[in-house]
Amino acid sequence: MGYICEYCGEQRSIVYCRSDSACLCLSCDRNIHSANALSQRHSRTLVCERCNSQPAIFRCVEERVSLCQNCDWMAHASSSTCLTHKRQALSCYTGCPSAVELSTIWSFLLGDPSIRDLTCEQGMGSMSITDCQPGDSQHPQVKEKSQDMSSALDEANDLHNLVKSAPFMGSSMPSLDNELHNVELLVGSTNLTWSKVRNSGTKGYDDPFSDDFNMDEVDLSIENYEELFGVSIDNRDRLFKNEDIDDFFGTKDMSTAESSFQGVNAVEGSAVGKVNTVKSACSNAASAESMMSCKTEPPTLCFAMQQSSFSFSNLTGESNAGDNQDCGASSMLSMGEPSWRPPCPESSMPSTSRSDAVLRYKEKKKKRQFDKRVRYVSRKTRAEVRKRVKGRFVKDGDAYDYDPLHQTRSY
DNA sequence: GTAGGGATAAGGCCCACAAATCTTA
DNA sequence: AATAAGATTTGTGGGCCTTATCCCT
Repeated sequence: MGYICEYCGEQRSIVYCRSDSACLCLSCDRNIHSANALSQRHSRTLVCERCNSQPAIFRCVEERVSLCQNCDWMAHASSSTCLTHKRQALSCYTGCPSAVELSTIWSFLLGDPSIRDLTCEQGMGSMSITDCQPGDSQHPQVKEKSQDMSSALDEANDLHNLVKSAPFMGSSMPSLDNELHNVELLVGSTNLTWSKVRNSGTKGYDDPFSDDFNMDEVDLSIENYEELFGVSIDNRDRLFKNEDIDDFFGTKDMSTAESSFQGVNAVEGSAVGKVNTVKSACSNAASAESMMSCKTEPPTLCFAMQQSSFSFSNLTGESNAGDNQDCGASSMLSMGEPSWRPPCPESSMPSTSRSDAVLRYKEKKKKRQFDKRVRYVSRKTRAEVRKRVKGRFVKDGDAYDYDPLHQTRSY
């Protein structure tokens, strides 16, 4: 991948469109995404300045570069000096923002001449920072997006119910709370987090997901964390140390744990200086799910991961499970909207509720399609009509005498 | 409470070949 | 530097196999 816009092939690529999986210059971005209402919904962010092929998630203030998850990890986890670099979570946008609006969400681009040249005269300067401005949720684009996400969020809600029902939740909850004191979350120019929003008691807030999530009832403030879970500070000081992960996975093989937890970068990336202990979190929905379905008390950790994702990350998401940059759990975790419901007064749900939640969760898990993106339709078309024997392609010239009624296992 | 075995689910592999990409002249 | 030719790699879907998990006895 190069630095060049994949559309015009001339200008330097600036933004990454998740829906199109393309790096575009600002001019092409504007042209393409002002074409129609659907394209306007495409969520875009800056392109990683290291690999130039993935959507940037953070901006390193010290180095003045925008980095994707992988590059951020590689750049900052390797040395202790880099570890302290202040990183700023990058917002996504949709619509066709003007130069001023872009510079509003990405203030560091003010000096970029390519931004200054950007104008949007089609009357569609309807930028929406969908992930970090819940107050803007009345924006039609946000509402539309909320519908697209409802399924995934609903699933996340089920997950939450499962987690919530875990009887051990109250006692062994490893917390991020302490670490949160060290967190400096910079969300572009909109220094806003859900916890703050919740905590501020924004009554008039028209939450797009309220139907499913009863957000009005949710108080997700970090400050109320203890109150939420009835966990003492002492207990919560147990941040994820290696032993915790080992205990969790019943293994000392950190590679296993790490592979299952890839992606915490999204969390730690914004949590300055707390990277030492935890390398990663659920990298994708599947990981999260596997953890959830695990019988060895995974919800404890998962819950913490979710909490951290929601609280720290403002990644938006066009959910793209197949996209390794899209922090995976993204489809359910990093939508920007927390899925919590207020904790039950009792420490655990009734068993029926839990089993119901399990059932719903499994059903949705079955239905869910992991965004397998077909890159070449022509190949797909050909593969679909190609002759097969026991699922395998056969040579065009070969006799096609396969009789499915008399198939025998040849393995 | 534990072990064993059947049922079920999930993930990965395999195949051929056109298209895409890379290398060399 | 541009072009052509050849070589190599990639991607596609359905069925089967292996492994893991679930559930019952």
